[in-house]
Amino acid sequence: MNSFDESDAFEGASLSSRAMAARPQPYLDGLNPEQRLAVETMDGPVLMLAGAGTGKTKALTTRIVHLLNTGRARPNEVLAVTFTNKAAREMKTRVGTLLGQQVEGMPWLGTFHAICVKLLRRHAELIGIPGTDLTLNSNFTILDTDDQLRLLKQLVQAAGIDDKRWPARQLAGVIDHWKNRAWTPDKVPAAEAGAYNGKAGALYKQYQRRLIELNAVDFGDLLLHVVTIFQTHDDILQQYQRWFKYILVDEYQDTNVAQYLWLRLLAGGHKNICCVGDDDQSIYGWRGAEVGNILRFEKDFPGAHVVRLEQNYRSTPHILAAASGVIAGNEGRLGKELWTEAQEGEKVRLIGHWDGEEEARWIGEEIEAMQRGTRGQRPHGLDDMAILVRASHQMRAFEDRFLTIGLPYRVIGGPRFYERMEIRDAMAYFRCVTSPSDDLAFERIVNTPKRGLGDKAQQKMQVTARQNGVPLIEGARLLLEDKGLTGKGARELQVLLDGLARWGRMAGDKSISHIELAEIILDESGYTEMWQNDKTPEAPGRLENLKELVKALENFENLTGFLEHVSLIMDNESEESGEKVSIMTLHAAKGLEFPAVFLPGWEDGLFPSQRSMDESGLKGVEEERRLAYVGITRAEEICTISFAGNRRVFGQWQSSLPSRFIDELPEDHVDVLTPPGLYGGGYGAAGMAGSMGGVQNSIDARVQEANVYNSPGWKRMQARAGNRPTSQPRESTSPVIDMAAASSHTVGERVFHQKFGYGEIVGLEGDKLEIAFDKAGTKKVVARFVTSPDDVPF
DNA sequence: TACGGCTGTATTTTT
DNA sequence: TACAGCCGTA
Repeated sequence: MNSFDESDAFEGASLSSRAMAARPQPYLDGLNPEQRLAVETMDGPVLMLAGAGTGKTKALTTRIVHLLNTGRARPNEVLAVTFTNKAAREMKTRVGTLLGQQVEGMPWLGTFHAICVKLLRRHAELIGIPGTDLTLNSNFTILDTDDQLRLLKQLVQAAGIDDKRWPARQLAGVIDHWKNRAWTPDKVPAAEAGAYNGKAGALYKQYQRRLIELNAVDFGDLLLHVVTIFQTHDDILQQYQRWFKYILVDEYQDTNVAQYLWLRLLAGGHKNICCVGDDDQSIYGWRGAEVGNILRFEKDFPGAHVVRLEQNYRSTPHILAAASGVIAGNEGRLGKELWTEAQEGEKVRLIGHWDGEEEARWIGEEIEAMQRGTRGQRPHGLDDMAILVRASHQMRAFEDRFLTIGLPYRVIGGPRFYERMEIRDAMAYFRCVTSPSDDLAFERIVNTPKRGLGDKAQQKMQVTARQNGVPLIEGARLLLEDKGLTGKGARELQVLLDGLARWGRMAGDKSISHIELAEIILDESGYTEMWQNDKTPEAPGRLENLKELVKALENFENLTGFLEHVSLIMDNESEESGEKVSIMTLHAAKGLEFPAVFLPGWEDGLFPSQRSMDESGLKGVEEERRLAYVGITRAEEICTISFAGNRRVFGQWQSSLPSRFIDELPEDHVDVLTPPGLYGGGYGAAGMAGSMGGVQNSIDARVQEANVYNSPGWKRMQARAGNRPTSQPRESTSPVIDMAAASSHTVGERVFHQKFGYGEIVGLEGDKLEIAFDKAGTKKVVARFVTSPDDVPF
């Protein structure tokens, strides 16, 4: 498997280049000049800066078609990567449509992860543990987050660490982070290895070793391992460099370091790489995405052609102007100005409410009015409307309200089908059958349903397995043989092991379809029965999901194929019927569009989120601002922004100020609405100031600022627009943004310490600081070991 | 082993 | 407030 044989290594060359060369190019006709340029500039590096709604997918798919049609590459020589399966699917379909034929051979169009699995299966044995002969095997399993966490927990406990104080979750986060940066255990900088109780570095190493012993990889490994192979085996890298004649990357602003390295390595030869993205829509910094990748593109690839797609086909001019106004507050942008030929339409609507409930009530009424078309607009169906929130807990107010008024809604996001407990359990059974050495799967199901095999019994199996150097299932069998387990548990375990063995034989029996087999497994194991006997309200739904799971098997040849697919695809394709308003987070809304969009909860602390600002300072605010930009640009015709003066947070009433982003909305494109029930004038009018006391006056002042556009804050903003971010520090915002100016620290300042994490300064003593750390308690540390949260290198 | 009450904590999420 | 994860008890 180590040697590289082109004849069988690459599947699917279904279109010969010669046959394609003379074809006409009608697909170019529908493109605007910029899109056309992006399609026709085929050689060398190209950066396609595609603003929201500018037809980026069209340009990208047409480019692929053009490459094929002009004979530059065969379908299997084009590497096209996306982040989500949805995007990959869409590209595949659209390429097929444009080409007017089914493209059998685009085996290298897929997500980063899917493509890496393919690559890694070919070269798995090159990944090993130094100093041992342990290596990965090409039939490795891909662990889901649950398995990963279970494994880490074992390691943490084995290391004698108190996993209450130091949750395995946190360690998982650290490791994930390192993998995103393409750091193998030996590459983790010493300064970072001390995270998590000082043991993260050592635990990471153990974890990687354990994974290989289990012949398993986690999601991060898929990229990390392939990058490692490319870095250490130049011959292999070169072969792929030659094979992939053209590389295309979607959502480039979302790439992390590992993905970036992966791309650079693969494009290193011919540099025919086309990256598509929008720096203004980079909203995944918190999970490792580096906006810097797209900002640096021209440096990374000297001589790159940069094409800007700026003609927007989605929104009205007012909406675009509002979005531009907000995003102008960010520094270091590549710069784009969206324009449109669309009718002027309505201004962005801004409205403030007394509290979150009123906001939900008002939006509910608005939606009903829009449905009827009584608001002067054309009537809109519920499918045309969406509510986009910053954090999922905000959804509750809307769900409550919509339930009481009987307005149909759907929540997008949330737990995915394949992440549900019953689905994971069922799949763990399948895994045990198809690969009897899958310890983690066995651990998951050994006592599900309850078989009287608790911690104690499981411990014994683990020990037996370790002592004999065999997988857990085998260990369990040995334990029974040696009579190390007795009574009910022993009998039940025997039944389970016999079952697994029997099902394993059936899997090899051609007369039984894998669908029947799946049903047999779920029945005979008692798993279905477990839910049938369960009287909680969720049980029927879970049984329903299990049925759906079995149905999904129809699309696959066998269980193994299905499991491989599922480990990479976590889609939620439940197509509910009927017109419904969509409720989702801003993150989930990226890439979508709706005629009418509601953006509630624009309050400082909620949006921009306090946590984001605390942890990432100015960078955090900028990412939040991009989120605002994404939100506004989802709207085609009507965009309604709102905020509430009071909100229940964790059961307590809190009052807050309108979001700083509201200050940044350009006056000319905003229409400030008066909430019903608050007669006596709009914002800033005496009536309202009178009706709201105390804290409300300050809200009022801010509202007036947003409304009248002549306040000092507003003028300051105008002066700085396009220059510096407008956000002025507020008392409520604790991070000290500029460390240069803060050579001496102050009490109350948020800081970051390499070892102890984030904390707040509670005392000063010469060059020492007393800091109350979020996680590590109060400690005295030397001042030079702490940095401002936004200086933290990750 | 299994359940109920207690405590601590509380973005954003794909693969 | 709400929920998950832990501990103590039956």
